[in-house]
Amino acid sequence: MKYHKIPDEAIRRLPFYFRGLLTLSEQGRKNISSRDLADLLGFSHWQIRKDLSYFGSFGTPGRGYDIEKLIRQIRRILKLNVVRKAALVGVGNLGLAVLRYPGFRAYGFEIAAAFDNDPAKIGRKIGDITVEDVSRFRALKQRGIDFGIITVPCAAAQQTFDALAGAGVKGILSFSPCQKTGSEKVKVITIDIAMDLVRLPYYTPANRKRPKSGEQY
Amino acid sequence: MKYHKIPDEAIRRLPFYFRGLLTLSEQGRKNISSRDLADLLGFSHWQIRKDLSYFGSFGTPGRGYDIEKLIRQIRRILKLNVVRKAALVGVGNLGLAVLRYPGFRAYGFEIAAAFDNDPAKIGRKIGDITVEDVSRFRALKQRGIDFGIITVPCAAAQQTFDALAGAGVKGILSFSPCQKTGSEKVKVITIDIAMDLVRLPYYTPANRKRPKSGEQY
DNA sequence: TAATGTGAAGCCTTTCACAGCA
DNA sequence: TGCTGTGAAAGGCTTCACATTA
Repeated sequence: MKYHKIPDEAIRRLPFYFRGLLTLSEQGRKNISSRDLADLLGFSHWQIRKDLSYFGSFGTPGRGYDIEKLIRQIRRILKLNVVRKAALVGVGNLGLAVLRYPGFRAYGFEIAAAFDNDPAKIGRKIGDITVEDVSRFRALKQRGIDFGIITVPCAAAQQTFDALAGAGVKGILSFSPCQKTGSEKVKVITIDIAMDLVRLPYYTPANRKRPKSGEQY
Repeated sequence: MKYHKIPDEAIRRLPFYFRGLLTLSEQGRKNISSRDLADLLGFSHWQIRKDLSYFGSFGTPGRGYDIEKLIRQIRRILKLNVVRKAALVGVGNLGLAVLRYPGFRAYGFEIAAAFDNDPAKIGRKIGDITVEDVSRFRALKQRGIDFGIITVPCAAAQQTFDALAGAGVKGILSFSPCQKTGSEKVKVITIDIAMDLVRLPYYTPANRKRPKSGEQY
């Protein structure tokens, strides 16, 4: 393995491999070839091998990959070998949905705290965790929380971002498209549901019916 | 403008330009240069010009872009000049969050129907729309609904996908990571919240403490 | 034989530099 | 002069082909 700049795209795919391998492991399967894994997940086999090769040689020629071993390796690569804690800010519909989303734990992630600024919500229990006032942000570091999830309305997004960054989190997953300025030190991944939906029509074929003249398109 | 294959990445950026322009328009601004728009949105000015150039020449040298005109052009390119209707399937936490998410409408999108298979949910009103039984899928076409949004649990994802595709939708936004096999005719965009969160730790700097020799990484 | 790991080719996207227009 | 539109260069990612290894 020579030096390579590792493509972000490869990092984006690793969690998919990881999840597939976890499922196989649960089914009691011991090993798998890159081709079989690729077919299972909808990737190409050389893509999987190339992605893994950026980090080392984990397989056995002629036999494929040992599933448990590969799981451990990917967990290490993604730095998920320690339980990672995140704080969620904004316990609205979206926040609730994220809090109740299963499957963070399987990847070694724990949403360990939830914050809101609405007195009506503070103190409410959701599963294991109790909604806290945003003023308690400062203690995040001491509580071992390194990641933030922003699910507040647009207007509060920048403010929340600044507060989280100020509290020293290392990464933020934001569902708010409104925050603009970031910090160099904090990795931010943004998801905007509306933006994703909005580019669907572009990919749809033109109407099959004869387009009337005058019809926009 | 010569022939170019249009990068998917350009399509992914257009909604961002679009939203920025809408905001500027609301503020009463009439025109803007690619550089100013770029600074505002965090892109590079040549990126914006290049992306637009795939579709035509919309600006005026020396003066920049007429905001209203550019909004109309992008709306046309993204095929948003007609109100696009979508049906949401799965009225759980996430489904509710999406239904209540504001800002689809600004982009010319309308979530026009919601479906669930839970009798307890069917008939419930959320905003303007009433939750329907999934057996009513067949009528989607007649109701002018061309897009689907999947917010069902993993186990039901493939089934829901097949049903939507069978009902003739042209595109699907899926929040379920579990569906595997797609259809050639339907464009699918998938979002997996957990996967996005899970790759954050990778980007965090290594612990500040000196790495002991022998420590991986 | 069966499957990995990887250099190199090919393709796609971004960035650059500048001709040309208002 | 200021800014657009775009060919060309540079860069990054994917795909391929195959040497290599168990």
